[in-house]
Amino acid sequence: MPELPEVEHVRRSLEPHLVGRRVAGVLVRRACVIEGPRTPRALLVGQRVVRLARRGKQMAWVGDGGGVLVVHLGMTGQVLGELEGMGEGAKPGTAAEAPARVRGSVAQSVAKTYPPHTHIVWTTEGTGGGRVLFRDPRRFGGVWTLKSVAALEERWAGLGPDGLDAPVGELAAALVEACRGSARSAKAALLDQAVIAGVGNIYADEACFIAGVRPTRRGARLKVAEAERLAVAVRSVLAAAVEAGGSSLRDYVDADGRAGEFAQRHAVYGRGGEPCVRCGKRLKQATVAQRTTVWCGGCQG
DNA sequence: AGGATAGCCTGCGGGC
DNA sequence: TGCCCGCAGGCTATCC
Repeated sequence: MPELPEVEHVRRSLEPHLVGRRVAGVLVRRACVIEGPRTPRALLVGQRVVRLARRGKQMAWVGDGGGVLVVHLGMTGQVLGELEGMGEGAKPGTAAEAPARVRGSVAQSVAKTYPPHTHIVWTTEGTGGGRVLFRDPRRFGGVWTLKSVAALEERWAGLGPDGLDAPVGELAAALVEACRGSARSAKAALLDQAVIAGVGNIYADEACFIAGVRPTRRGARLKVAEAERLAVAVRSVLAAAVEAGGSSLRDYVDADGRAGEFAQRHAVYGRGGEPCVRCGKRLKQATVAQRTTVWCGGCQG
């Protein structure tokens, strides 16, 4: 499932090939995934992409005509670039399923065939006839069309500091502030995008483990030192996952067909009942903040 | 008011 | 073997 590292991975692989390119056309195959105006113009047709930005799990395409597209991948969303200059192995993907059928050369992209659940297809100007696909089987994700960069800033003002890019001190301060007098658990605060943007279920559990904080811990009882350890842990676990090309479920395969390296390094996520990598005790599993949660009763106090 | 919950949606794996 | 059910979970609307 895409979390911040997967989105950043996609953004980085798309950026050098999409920025500077003009959008030639768009095909909307399922309009309900779009919020806001759905006209070609609103979908950046005729505009040159000048920037690919990211805040938390959201990615934004900024056009030179002032238009902005916000792409959110939700649980199962993918942005697949088939652009000039992108090698066979360079296409971004956040596949939770085998990517074999979504791979294809740029030449193949001329054919109007799409992987299942492809909702939007952008074509780009140029001799290569490149295109970018948005697909999302479960449709928890979507695309928002905004009128201006100001509207994007307004939208992103509702998000907390970015878990990867913001200074660790800012993350810690945001956590302390969000937990002050709050009845909710440390994990619930970590999952709140308005507190820290980009932490999902996987990295919330991993960060709690690294910081030695029990996910069930009431936020109000968190010591400042613990909030600081959580902030450092969030940053380090996200940075490591980005470095490894993102992680996902056990069957995660990136666009090169390689299994995500980071998936093998989850210390707690998906390992309920298995021995703790640090102390060997049986990892506990329960529902915390409405999410499956795994932690070590020995290492996380 | 703030925190908990339901619902959205499809693929897949376990169990019968 | 095949089918069915439950689970996976980010986010919003609604409930308490």
